[in-house]
Amino acid sequence: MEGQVSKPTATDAKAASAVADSGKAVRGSQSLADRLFLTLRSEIVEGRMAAGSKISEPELARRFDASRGSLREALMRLESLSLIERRVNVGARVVDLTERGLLEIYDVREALEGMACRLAAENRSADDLAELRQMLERHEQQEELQKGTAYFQPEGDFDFHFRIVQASHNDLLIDTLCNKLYYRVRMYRYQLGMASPRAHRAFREHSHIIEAIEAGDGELAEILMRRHIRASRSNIEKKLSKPD
Amino acid sequence: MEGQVSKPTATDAKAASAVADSGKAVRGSQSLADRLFLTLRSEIVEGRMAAGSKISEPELARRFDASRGSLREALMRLESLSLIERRVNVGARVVDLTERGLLEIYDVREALEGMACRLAAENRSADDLAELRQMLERHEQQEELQKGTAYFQPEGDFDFHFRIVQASHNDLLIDTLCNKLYYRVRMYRYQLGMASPRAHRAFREHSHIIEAIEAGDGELAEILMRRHIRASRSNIEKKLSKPD
DNA sequence: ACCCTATAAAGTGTCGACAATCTGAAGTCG
DNA sequence: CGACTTCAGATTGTCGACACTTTATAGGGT
Repeated sequence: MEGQVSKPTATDAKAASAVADSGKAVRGSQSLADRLFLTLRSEIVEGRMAAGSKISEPELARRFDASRGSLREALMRLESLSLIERRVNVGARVVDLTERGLLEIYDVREALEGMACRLAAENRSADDLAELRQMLERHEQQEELQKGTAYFQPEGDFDFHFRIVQASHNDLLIDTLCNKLYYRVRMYRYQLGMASPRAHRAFREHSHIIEAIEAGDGELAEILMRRHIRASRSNIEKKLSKPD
Repeated sequence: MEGQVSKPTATDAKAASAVADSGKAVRGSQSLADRLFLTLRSEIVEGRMAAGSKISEPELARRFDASRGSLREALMRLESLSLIERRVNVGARVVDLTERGLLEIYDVREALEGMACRLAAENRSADDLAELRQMLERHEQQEELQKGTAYFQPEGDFDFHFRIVQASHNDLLIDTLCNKLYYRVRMYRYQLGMASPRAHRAFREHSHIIEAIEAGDGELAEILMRRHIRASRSNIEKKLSKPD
């Protein structure tokens, strides 16, 4: 689970109360700045805050009915995720989406997820294997249902990569990918609409990777994952060169 | 402007003025929170703030003669570097140094710096090659001078890895390693005193890696870098198992 | 007409104070 | 004697106001 409770907000007023409420009534365990952070993160990732647009602290503070202080705390966390950029005495902007930035992410993912795969294979636990196998079967069913339809919205692909990384049991790796990099990946997917059209092929690749992990073959698992990601990268690259 | 010179606290007056001054006189381009961040980062990395110790916001604020707000901003940046940990309504602590944490870093570095090497070899520019070669020669001289003396304090090793990463020209990779991960690496080195004793051998490995990059052989460059880092990891692992 | 200067508006950085929460010690009850 | 409750102290989270910087606009000189 990913604890993303926020639903699409219709109006700004709703957004405000949604942020305010969820702390006092439901759970008092997170701070207001936390909730602002989560809300803004969704808004940026899903493109409701346009990439490259300027961010006005006073305006946002009013909109969410919070003080500028709390808002600033949220903004700084967004900055540490590289979802916004801040310049002293000038202000914050939502990051731009560039072709180069996207390709850079793929290179980093290739390195990190390749390593995650290796570690997952070397340190695999019974629980991990069970979960991975179970997930794969779920995806297979789903794929049979809607043949060719983009491997049921990139969610399936995300699920796969997410769980592999978890299985690495390397907290630094998990944090770097799942809590940081993946949000930018999502941002690109949402806004450039990169619904991986490699549906069937991606599923087969996923399947082979999990087999390698089950076999405890870290080297093979890493190679397969790196190929998988590089194939995805090439696919994107091709798509970007010719506009539709 | 920044009128906090008025009241120098007797104790820790040096630390306070050090932070306050560097903005007014030298360069007014960074905010107070920025300077607090830089100062605290050094204190933590170099161990003047003990690993695992609790951080009191009011106390630190007094010590640096700043408001709690500015201090909190600095703390949050430290948190995003994983140099401190914060829990809501409880406070912040300097992170603990654990054997596991150190080994996890090595796995991530192996993945990322391996990729950096590959990219450096594939996208190498004349400037990069010149700088790398120049650095190597500088290190060679230095090594001749003080034979066996730990490859002139790990700084040389750091220099090497730093420049390789720069040569990758992948901004995400550069940021992840140079602006984030390396500070924790430094923290471990300072405090666990991991002055790489692989002096001579490390230099030869560095040399071979640069040759591969010069030759444009990305695959080899990556393999050599990964071996280099893994060797360092094994060395640490050995050292940790038997205390001295 | 153009460019430079000066002023006004808006925005960011910083601060001190108040409210909500946690920590720890004293006290009470079983 | 130990465990639970209560209360005080201290710490964190949040807020609104002020000081300084940047940006936009209007004015004057060449």
